[in-house]
Amino acid sequence: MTNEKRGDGTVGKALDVLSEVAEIGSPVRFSSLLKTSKYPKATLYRLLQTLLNQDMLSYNEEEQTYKLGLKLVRMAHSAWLQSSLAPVAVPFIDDLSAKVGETVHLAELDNGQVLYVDKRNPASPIEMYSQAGKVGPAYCTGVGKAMMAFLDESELNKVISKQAFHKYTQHTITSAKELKKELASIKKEGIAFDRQEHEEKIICISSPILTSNGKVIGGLSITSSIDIHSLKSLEKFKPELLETSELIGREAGAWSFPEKKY
Amino acid sequence: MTNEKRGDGTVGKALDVLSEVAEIGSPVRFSSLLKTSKYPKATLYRLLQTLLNQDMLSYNEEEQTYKLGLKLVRMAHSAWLQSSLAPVAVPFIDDLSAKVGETVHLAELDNGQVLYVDKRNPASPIEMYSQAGKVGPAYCTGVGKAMMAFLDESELNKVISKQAFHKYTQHTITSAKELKKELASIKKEGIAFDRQEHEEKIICISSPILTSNGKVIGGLSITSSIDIHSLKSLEKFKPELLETSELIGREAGAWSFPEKKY
DNA sequence: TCAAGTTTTTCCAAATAATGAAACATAGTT
DNA sequence: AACTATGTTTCATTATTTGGAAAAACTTGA
Repeated sequence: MTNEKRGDGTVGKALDVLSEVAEIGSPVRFSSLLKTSKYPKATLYRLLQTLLNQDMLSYNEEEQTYKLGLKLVRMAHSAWLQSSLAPVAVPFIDDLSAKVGETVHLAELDNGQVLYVDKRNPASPIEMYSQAGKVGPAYCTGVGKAMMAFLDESELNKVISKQAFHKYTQHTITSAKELKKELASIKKEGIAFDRQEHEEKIICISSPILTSNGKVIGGLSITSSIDIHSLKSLEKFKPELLETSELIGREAGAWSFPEKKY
Repeated sequence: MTNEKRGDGTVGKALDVLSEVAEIGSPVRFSSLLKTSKYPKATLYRLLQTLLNQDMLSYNEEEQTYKLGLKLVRMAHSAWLQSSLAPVAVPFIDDLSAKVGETVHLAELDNGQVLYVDKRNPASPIEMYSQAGKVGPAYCTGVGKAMMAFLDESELNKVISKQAFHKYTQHTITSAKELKKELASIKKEGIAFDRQEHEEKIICISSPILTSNGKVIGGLSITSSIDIHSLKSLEKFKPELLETSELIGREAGAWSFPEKKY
């Protein structure tokens, strides 16, 4: 599971260790890391010290545990601001979520996965496990399918090859063949549905965000629960959803950073 | 301005370059980076390639520009989840913002600065430049002053020495002496106010989040605008603010990760 | 308190990777 | 075609990283 990118020298190794800490998900001790790490004791030790020194990790003296550092949170904020999609989309998804009164997600396709880059909750949020920075599967989420449907052949194949096709619910699509059929129909309709494919009771309507020349740069969705909405009633939001995607796409495509200081 | 941490070998240099890209804030070309970088051409080039290869940076072929990569956004999400404060606080700040109908911020003190780790907007948000991951000054924000007021002497001095005392508005405190006086009164009252010290028209009431043994682990604030609230009317939220801080502090202090797999 | 067990930290000669000046490549201009 | 500004590669030299082993530092239990 751990990053196996060839080479990249010491930097690669350090980031590798960082990923290991991230994957474990909770504070870890040195000895625990050592067990799963491919690096020998002294090497691992030094890499951890370096990362600590750089604030990429933080260390709890009492428990002798390492966890990811706040530097990452700072940097991610910068990364988010540098994105050509997320910052531009803010006012549009504010509007959309206010207008429809449901949760709105903005996502990008990253390494075959859906990466949520923003989320807007209306007054009465439904409980859901998602947040900016969270990744999710592409083959069984609305935004994932919406984005895939508008990729060109070769990109699509790359992305499909990365799908796990794990059966999250009884509605989950579990084969590339089924998925391709679904994608074809999504492309025709212009929107995708999530029919409780990822989480029980959670449904959504979603559309891709395209630049003027048709390149997929993101996905937008309106999410709800079957306790509140049916697919039919969600579909009523289609015009607003498409209009917002259109506006974001146009803005993000046109947008270039103020005063390029090349 | 650039990170000058001694040593840390290649890893330090690579993270240094990453920070440079972050600080510039918009996509940068190689030649532009080279001008400000302390590394020679070939070295800088290789560091960039490594970071690119590791998805810490992304590259725009057309414009030949580098920017921060989505890997950072993913990692920050993991970092956030590993924090002992932010994830624990979620339900409490949900409640608080719903109850008071104003914007709520959750922050930590990081390297003498305020780092916002969560934010909750009520139905009618006021326009404000803040977000999770954003950093702000400590000496002129409510959360900053609330946290500083409860530090012990030696920690406080370290933090104060890092303050810039830039005069953002006519109400900004601009000396350590003034600040210390303010902090003493904050400690007595248990809450801090932001009297438009950082942004014109923006005011807030804030309290520290303490563990059971009195250690500062964060700050919580209710923010509004003078168009809606006076300091007096914000102060009415004091009981709710203090109660929420108390609850978060207790929970975060007690909390340890489920099933430690040391 | 002491000794055995466990975990973390340091050492150092050998192995490896990083360095950077300069040469090369590519695209854009006059 | 020559010139210019950027970006990329080379290669002998130099500096860093490596990892086994040993030393500290903690923990535990009698």
